[in-house]
Amino acid sequence: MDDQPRRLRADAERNRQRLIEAATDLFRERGLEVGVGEIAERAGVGRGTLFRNFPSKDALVVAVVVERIRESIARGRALLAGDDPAAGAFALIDEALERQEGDRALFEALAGDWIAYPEIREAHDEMLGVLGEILARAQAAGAIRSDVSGVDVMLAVKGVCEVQRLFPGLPPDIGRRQLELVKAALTPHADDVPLTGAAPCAQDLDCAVAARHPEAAERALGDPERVAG
Amino acid sequence: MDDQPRRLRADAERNRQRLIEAATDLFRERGLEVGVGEIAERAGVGRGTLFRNFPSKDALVVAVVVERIRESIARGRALLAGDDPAAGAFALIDEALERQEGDRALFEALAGDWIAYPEIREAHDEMLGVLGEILARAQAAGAIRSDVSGVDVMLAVKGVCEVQRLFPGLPPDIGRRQLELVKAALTPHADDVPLTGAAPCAQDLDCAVAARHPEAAERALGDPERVAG
DNA sequence: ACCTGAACACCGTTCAAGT
DNA sequence: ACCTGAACACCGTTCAAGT
Repeated sequence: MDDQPRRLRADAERNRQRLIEAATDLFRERGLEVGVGEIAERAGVGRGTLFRNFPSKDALVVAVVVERIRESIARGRALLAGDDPAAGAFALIDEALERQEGDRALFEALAGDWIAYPEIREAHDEMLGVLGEILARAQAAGAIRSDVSGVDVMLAVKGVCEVQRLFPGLPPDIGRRQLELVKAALTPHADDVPLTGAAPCAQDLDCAVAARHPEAAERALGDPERVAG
Repeated sequence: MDDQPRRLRADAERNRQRLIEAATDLFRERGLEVGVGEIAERAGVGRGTLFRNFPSKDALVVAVVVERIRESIARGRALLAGDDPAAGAFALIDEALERQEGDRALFEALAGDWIAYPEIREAHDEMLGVLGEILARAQAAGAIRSDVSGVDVMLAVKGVCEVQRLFPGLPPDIGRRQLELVKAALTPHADDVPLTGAAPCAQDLDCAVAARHPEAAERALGDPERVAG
């Protein structure tokens, strides 16, 4: 009943930390495909210890990646606190791309089915909230067309990121051009054709994900053997 | 020295055909993750027969998918032959999305590392050529801003497709909105901020792919045991 | 309580034995 | 020449045996 994660024994806590560090480094450099064996080895523990601390490899990935997403959220809040919402919105868009260029793990985990995991989805939603707020202010200032939602913008940026992932060796200019096109699309013009359909909200994303990934996510991330001590 | 693929024995040819049919159906419905065992079973042959006709599972995927890309190319040429290049360009963009919604295999194969395979890259490049031509005419007609290239457009559409892949349960409106934003970005305005950097060309994509996937593609797709009879 | 590494299940792929 | 399915290699995961 108490949600507090039970205190781990000192050596266990240290192993857990080492595993996260090893995984963070390996994932950032070589992507999420590195095997559990190598991670355990780099952390100086046995395979089994990895699975004692994390119920699956995916759980370890999630633990590593959520941390990086939170860094992005913090940066978003900083921009939100600034006094130029229009510039802040565009900066947030630009930085989303940069951030992923330096970390293959973040790159890969923001794609594919990873979003089915509740932890990632929550971090994702939180990021979306910040984006929505900063967007609303930019729209109020007339810097962004009024019929786009935060989800529209996030999806557009996500598209650019995905393209970067597809063509990893592409000259960096091209990603920038893609973002410039996104910004051109967001800029209001007198002759804008209004977008059709309802503006998507965060809930649409959640529903979309939940509908397709029944409960696989829950299964893989259920607590490891945290029996009472 | 003769590039003609040697004539297969009648039963072998039939098995090959059955394998492609089985794989096409299974891949379209359930994606590229279906196992070789199931494909062989559905085709009514042993596992080994699959690998006699295709050097790897990937080779089978490529054979299936290239066929679908060629269908898109044919459609592009039809639009190119039409008399309204501006409408044709936008139609090509719209249809790219629709086409992938009905075929998970096409969906998945146009993403990720699949483009490293020469066969897919070539089909891809051919598609790009058609897009480039139709785009040039639309630009000459003043319907699309003049500083975007065919690759810019293709990448933008690819981004939308990727987002669809990430959120498979998303209401279809949203994909349409994304495309509307792409089209808004392509529409010329007096106050357009010129895109920075050089317009990317098809070669940039090829270089990008080749640089990152050394020769893995060649290895997996080398001819199966086609010794002289 | 926790750690370890041998053992297991599940893929794609190979190959010796058949026709 | 071609087919077959048992066997192999390579992952993630489990668990009996240790401390």
